[in-house]
Amino acid sequence: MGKIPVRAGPVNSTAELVGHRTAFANRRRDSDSKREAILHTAVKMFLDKSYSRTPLADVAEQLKITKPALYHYFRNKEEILLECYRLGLALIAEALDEITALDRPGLAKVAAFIRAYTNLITIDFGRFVIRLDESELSSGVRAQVRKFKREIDHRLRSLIAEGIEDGSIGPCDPKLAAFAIAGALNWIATWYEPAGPLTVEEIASEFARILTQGLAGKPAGRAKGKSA
Amino acid sequence: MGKIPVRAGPVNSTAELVGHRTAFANRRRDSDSKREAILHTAVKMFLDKSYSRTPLADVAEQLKITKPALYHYFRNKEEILLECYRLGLALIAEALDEITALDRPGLAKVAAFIRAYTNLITIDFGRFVIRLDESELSSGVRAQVRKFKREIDHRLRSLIAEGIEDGSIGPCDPKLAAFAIAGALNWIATWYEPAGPLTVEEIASEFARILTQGLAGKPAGRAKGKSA
Amino acid sequence: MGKIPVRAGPVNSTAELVGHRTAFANRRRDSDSKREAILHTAVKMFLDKSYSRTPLADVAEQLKITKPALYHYFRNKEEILLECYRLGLALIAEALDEITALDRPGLAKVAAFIRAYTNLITIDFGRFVIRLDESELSSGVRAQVRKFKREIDHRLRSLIAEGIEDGSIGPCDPKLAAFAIAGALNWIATWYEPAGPLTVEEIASEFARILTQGLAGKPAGRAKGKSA
Amino acid sequence: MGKIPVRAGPVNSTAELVGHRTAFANRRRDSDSKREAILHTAVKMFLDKSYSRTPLADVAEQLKITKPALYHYFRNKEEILLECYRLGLALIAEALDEITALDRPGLAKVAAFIRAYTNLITIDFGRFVIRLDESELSSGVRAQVRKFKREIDHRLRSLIAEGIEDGSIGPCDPKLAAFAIAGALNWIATWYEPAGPLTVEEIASEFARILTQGLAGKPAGRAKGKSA
DNA sequence: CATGAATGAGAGTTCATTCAT
DNA sequence: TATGAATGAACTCTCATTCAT
Repeated sequence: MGKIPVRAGPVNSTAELVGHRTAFANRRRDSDSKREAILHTAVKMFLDKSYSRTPLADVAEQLKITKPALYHYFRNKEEILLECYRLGLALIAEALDEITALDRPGLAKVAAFIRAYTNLITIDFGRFVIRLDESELSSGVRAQVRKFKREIDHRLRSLIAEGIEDGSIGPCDPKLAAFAIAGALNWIATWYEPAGPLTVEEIASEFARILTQGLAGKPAGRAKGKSA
Repeated sequence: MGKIPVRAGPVNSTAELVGHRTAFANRRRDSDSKREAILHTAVKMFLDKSYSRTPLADVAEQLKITKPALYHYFRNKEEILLECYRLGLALIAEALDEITALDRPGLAKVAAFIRAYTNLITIDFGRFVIRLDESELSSGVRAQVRKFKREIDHRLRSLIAEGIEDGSIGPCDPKLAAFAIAGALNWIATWYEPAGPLTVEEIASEFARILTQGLAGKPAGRAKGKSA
Repeated sequence: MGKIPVRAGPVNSTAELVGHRTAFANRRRDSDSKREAILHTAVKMFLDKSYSRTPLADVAEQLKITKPALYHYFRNKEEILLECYRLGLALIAEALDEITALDRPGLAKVAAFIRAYTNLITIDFGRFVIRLDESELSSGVRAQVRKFKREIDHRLRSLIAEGIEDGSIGPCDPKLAAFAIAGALNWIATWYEPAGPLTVEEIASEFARILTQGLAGKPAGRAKGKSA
Repeated sequence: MGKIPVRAGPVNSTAELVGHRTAFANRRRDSDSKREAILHTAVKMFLDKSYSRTPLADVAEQLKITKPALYHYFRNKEEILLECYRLGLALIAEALDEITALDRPGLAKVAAFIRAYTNLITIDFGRFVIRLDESELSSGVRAQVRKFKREIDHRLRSLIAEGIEDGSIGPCDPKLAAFAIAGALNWIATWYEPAGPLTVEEIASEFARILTQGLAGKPAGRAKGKSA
């Protein structure tokens, strides 16, 4: 218990995470696909009923396998959790990689990030990463998860810092700005409903606008207000 | 289980919630304070280890009472949860009430809300409301909690709509804007650490700025930049 | 626990039981009536939900008193049970006393008993005596209850033996005959519904006929007897 | 809770019950016999200490398994109860089937039923069916049990009605007659002791005689009595 | 007398996990 | 490789009973 040596040792960065995924692909296809099927089912159920309230028996039943069979693919319930987490994180990391590589001003990168990130919340694994509350984890895993999250966060901060440097973003605390953006985006995972009236695209656009330009009315209006 | 008739019938609005609190005060002090002590202890533990992972035995132990004694004050574990939730919600509702009453343009009200709300996350009950994930709840309570949350959300939307009308806020979808703001703020509950370098005030100020004015560096608008 | 010294020492016969009742009447009216109110409420609930499944809290609530108040009138939950039992038994004993005193042939007495007994099952206490299964009792009380029941049984047997002696009842094993009659009657408590189509009188008459004359159609015998 | 879908859907008639039993036999022997062992142990304990007062821990202990192991075979404590009930009921239904098929006058069939039924009370499951008081059941199961009982009852009534039609039974209310017989028989479960002086055969014979011919002395005797 | 509060001793049930086959 | 069975450890909740006030 407690310490869960996550497949081949601790993962220390999102880069490793992605690397992990390719190594993963070399496994026997059969076993591999079953593993993934388990994760897909599990993550859906975790999102619906929370990790703690989802018994492995239910996961097994839904997959039409037996409970101990799960233990062939995963050491623990927590390993399933962590693997879901990791898959979701890889998605986010990938998106960030692409954006970082763009040759555009910081603000545009941030806007691109907002769009990409918003898209991720439609995907179960992405949502899961965002919704998982640390308090649900045993202290062993908690540290790992926190590290993962911090990693993502720092990369967003870098984007913002870049923008401040190139002047596309006004002077601000990159840390707090990153938190604000991440928060607004993460919260989407809480209220978004696929069947709802808003498309992911619409949400992404509006959020990019609000977060980069703010709520405040047009300069004119503001100017007037100020002079008044 | 499922329906938990929460002290004196179901509460249908945040207004009622606040009213409830005063009725509360008329109770015998002794019993009252013990009830509150339970809630204070419980909410702390729920924040730390999550509701599901906090056995009532631990709560009782911390309070130095026996487990069944808890059942004198609450019907269920879930009623404890809901009561914590309600207390937290009352705080938020109160803040909103005050702000709504202000005689200021919508944007200023929103900024005030951001400040007030940010302050709430230092308080356990406030944090708890924000952090509680619906998936942890049984479907019976889930509906109630969702209603509470929606209530708060709609009031923030009204503030924004007000701002749009009076021109202090530029044209935008009040629903999405409210989500963006709520998200950014709620997320604070996730990363804020009392012992950390940032004071609540600092966070509040910077968030108010970012969310109302956006990230974009508008050198002109903000001064000469634009005309240049 | 276990041994329940039933008010003023063990009761050894139905005679004592009845005697007990009058002594009882000398008590302070107030206390007395409350005691009885408790028993009336309790017996109803025991009939409805069984003794084991009826918490004293429910009894208290229905009476609008507090739980510990019950302990002013009764030592135990089991004492309440036993007192209900005793009251019911007194009714039966009384009926038997009256019948025994009649100056009629045994068969007629048995028929009278059947009528009287049938009437008792409309009364909660009577029903309770009949329905109470020994297995619900702790071994301490079980012995007492068994003794009570045996007492009643033996008196019915005496009635039958009388009948055999005076020729009104054909030769049979009085013990088994008593069991058959008692069984048929007791079972009424199981299926009788006050709101049902059959009146207690109808049931009593038909039972008296069936049990004394049997089912067999004896056209000849009966016809002759009647015409004679 | 409440509704307990008992193995392969709800059973609606005693006929189905018997069918159920054969399907039952096709199961893997091992699991099957263990299931039965549990029921055998449980029913004995329920008879001895009543259902409510028999903790599953005691049942498990007697079987030398652990408490949760019981949950492999049964969903609930109540499912164990119901299964015991069902097994007992199947016995009764079987007996009734055989008797119904006989080519004899109604009175003879009733006598045969009395004999068969009396024999059933030596068997734990049979006794249990008879002794179980509805008040011990949760309302969910209560309805099912009541239906089962009614079924049996109606079949006995049919036998009596048959007898009335063919003249072997005198005119009477079949419903009440059935209740009288059932009651007398059921009561046996209450007082019968295997170690006692009476054999089941003796009881059966005497009951058949009393219930079909009544207590009343020979016609001659009666004639005399009346003329006197 | 009566009550609010507290408690000890379970009871039923759940569930992650292991093991023989 | 996969499964049925079993288990230990909890956990929530109940309830008869007592005690200070």
